[in-house]
Amino acid sequence: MTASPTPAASDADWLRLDRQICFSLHAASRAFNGVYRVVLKDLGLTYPQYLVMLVLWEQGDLPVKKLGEHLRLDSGTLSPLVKRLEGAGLVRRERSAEDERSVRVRLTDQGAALRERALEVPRRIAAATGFGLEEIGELREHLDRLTGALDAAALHEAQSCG
Amino acid sequence: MTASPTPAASDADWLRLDRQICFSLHAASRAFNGVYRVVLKDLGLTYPQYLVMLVLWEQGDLPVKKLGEHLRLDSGTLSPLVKRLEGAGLVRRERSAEDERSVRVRLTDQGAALRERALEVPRRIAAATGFGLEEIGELREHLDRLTGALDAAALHEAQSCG
DNA sequence: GGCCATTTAGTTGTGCACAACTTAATTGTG
DNA sequence: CACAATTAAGTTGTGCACAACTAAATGGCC
Repeated sequence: MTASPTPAASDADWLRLDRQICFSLHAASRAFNGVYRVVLKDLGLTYPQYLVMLVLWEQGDLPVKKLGEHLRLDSGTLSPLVKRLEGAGLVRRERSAEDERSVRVRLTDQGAALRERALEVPRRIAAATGFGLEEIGELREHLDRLTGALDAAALHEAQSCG
Repeated sequence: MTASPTPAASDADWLRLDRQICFSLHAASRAFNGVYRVVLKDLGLTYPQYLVMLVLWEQGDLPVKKLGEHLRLDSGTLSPLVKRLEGAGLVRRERSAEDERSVRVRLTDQGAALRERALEVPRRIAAATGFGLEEIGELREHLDRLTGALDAAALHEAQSCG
């Protein structure tokens, strides 16, 4: 209302808007992280560790590589993270017999059992935010489009600005 | 389309949905970060450093405390970050004369001059994503509502689950 | 004035993200 | 078979986020 988006915005306007959108996404990500941090403390998991466990609960045991593809994380992030999960007794790492390069991440009984306690997490989050299924779906779609556009942009930047 | 959100979703459905929204926001944040990383490399700034500079360009020099309020970051994050900006010659830190506890972050000439080169950043980002002003504003509003809800939830969690 | 709670920065320790690199296993090719 | 290229995981180094803490300055209160 107060700030009408004129078609011909100045550079300064763009910079201000940039601050806003940058900040919004950054803040949203950290706020999200913060709420999960509280809820996940009971489970002894960090937010990224929870993401890994979600994938394992859904997909069964996977090599680190596949885990990374699901989460778009590389071994530099996953190796120590999975090692911490192993330290907590939630997963075990096993060298694949067929391909000795590959390490399969397998849920322990304890790790599999943790899923039961995790089932309440989404409801606690949803309840906390007051967002419904529709709104969550809508936001997700919005974010996925953004990510898709940004990924394509990243590729383009990498190619054109070598 | 394929996955119709039934009104009475099971715990497992919620967990799956949770994975999706968690992942979407996490991925969007990192994708955003990645595109900025490329664009900001020319300026010698990281993404959080860019956020600090945006605030300083917009607000003028500020004490660390105020900077933290604008960005929702505490001294644990800002102190070393600002020190790195000082190392790069973009800002200077000055103890306030009136209140010796306070440290004022002031742009150097070099830091102020960097704004000129930063003016092209938002356009490069916007062009890369293909998002228009409206869509950016819409997403921003969506994210801000989410952050607001999450912040309120964090407070509530902190109080109720002490 | 003396004392205590508050406020502002900064420090320390843990964990994540990512670039750049190393190591070891595998694959492809002559 | 030998050897180069590729692939998977791990390591190292830098920077950010945040909790918990310390140190110093300030303000309020008796």
